[in-house]
Amino acid sequence: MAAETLQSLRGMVDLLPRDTELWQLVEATAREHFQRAGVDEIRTPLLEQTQLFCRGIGAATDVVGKEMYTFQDRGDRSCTLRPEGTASVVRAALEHGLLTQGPQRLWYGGPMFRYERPQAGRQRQFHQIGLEFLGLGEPRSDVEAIAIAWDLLMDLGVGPLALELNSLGTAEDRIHYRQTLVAFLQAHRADLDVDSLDRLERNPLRILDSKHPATQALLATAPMLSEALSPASQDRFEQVLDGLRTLAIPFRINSRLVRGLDYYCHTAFEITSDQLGAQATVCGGGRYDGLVDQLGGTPTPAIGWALGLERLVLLLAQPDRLRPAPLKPHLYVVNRGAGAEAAALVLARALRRHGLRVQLDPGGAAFSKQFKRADRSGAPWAAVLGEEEWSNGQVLLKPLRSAQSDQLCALDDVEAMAARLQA
RNA sequence: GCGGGCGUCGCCAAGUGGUUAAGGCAGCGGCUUGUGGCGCCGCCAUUCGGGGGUUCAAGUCCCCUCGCUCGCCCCA
Repeated sequence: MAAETLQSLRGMVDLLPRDTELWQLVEATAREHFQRAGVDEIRTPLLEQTQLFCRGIGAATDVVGKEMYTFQDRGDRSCTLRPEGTASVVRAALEHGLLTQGPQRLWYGGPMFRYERPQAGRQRQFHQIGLEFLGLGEPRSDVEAIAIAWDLLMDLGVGPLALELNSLGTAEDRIHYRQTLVAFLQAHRADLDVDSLDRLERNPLRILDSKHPATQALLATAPMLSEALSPASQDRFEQVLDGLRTLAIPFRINSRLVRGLDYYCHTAFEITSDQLGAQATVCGGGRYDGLVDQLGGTPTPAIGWALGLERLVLLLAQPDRLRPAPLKPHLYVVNRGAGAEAAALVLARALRRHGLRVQLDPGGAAFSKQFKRADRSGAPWAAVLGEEEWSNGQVLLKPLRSAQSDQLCALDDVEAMAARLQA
């Protein structure tokens, strides 16, 4: 009687061998771009004190308010599976005094957890690769951060993509703007949708990127954030835009763009694709000069972004795109007979040590069966090691996809065999 | 969390209340136990995501549940 089969948890997805190829491509490309740009990797725990995210992301945000996987551990500590990477990176940098050693250019990658309703491009466990520049406050570091993301995405060939950006100004700018905006919206309460009414109390700036038509119409007449920015903030934003123009990175200003997390200031940006349906954001980020301070460090400017890997892979997997060819073995080892099978095991290991991809037939089966498998493996060569070869201390190399003739090699001359197979 | 759609073999997929659940791909075995690719033959869902119910009869109708999906929401 077979036991009942189990399923993975809702929103938790298995990546099978046919998927991991694309993931590895994305990861390798990202790693390469970070290395070129002098950005070092940091790895932090998946589990953190709940406090970190409440303080870092903002208690009023949806992420903290209703999307966290939080539980008490056996020591009765409140723990949370990280819903994003920035807070952890900043925590780690502070904990280990990294910021006393000058600016840090860091990247991270890995799973994040948010308890949301799953949808295409949105899962409960999802993966991000992110970049954080800590201690870099110049507008040109905004430009550089954005350029790294843009170039990485272009290199992957997931276009066409759109870069949108906005400036949220300084905390002071936003306090002033928030007052005028709330005053305006209060006067038009009747025209607001329910969600926006709710946000009016908790997080009024987020109303700006509401998709509700009536709310959008109302916002067209609302005071603009860009007009509320101080001259210094406006100038700073201009410098960022100039930098992007210098690098010929196309962008669009979106004055409604307000990032979801509390810690953003000045530059906020998003890179979106029109191929992804509702979850269109592939990369999002911005400046967060207040966060280090908020997490107990000395005030330190910072900017960062995160890429959603599932969404990226979704774009790469579009049917019209080329998939990377699956990696095939160089050699398939056909083997039969007790002595030969033992020798085949030794041979496979020796050739692997020379860097060859070698697939060893499980053995025992008829030669015809083994050749069938050799053919299907896609290997260009088969090595035949049966009783006869074994007793002569030889192995037969047989080309499977070319007209070359078979060649007998000495079993102990791995060097020569490897050279022949790599030719 | 709210609303709509969907759920038949590892993958694609027929089937719209009535005897035994098509077919294709993949897989496995054989023709061919020292030689593959092609071909031919055979095997591969007592069961239609799961559980109840209606009916003489249900993959087909109803309810619940799980999952996926689209939109809202959120965001990477």
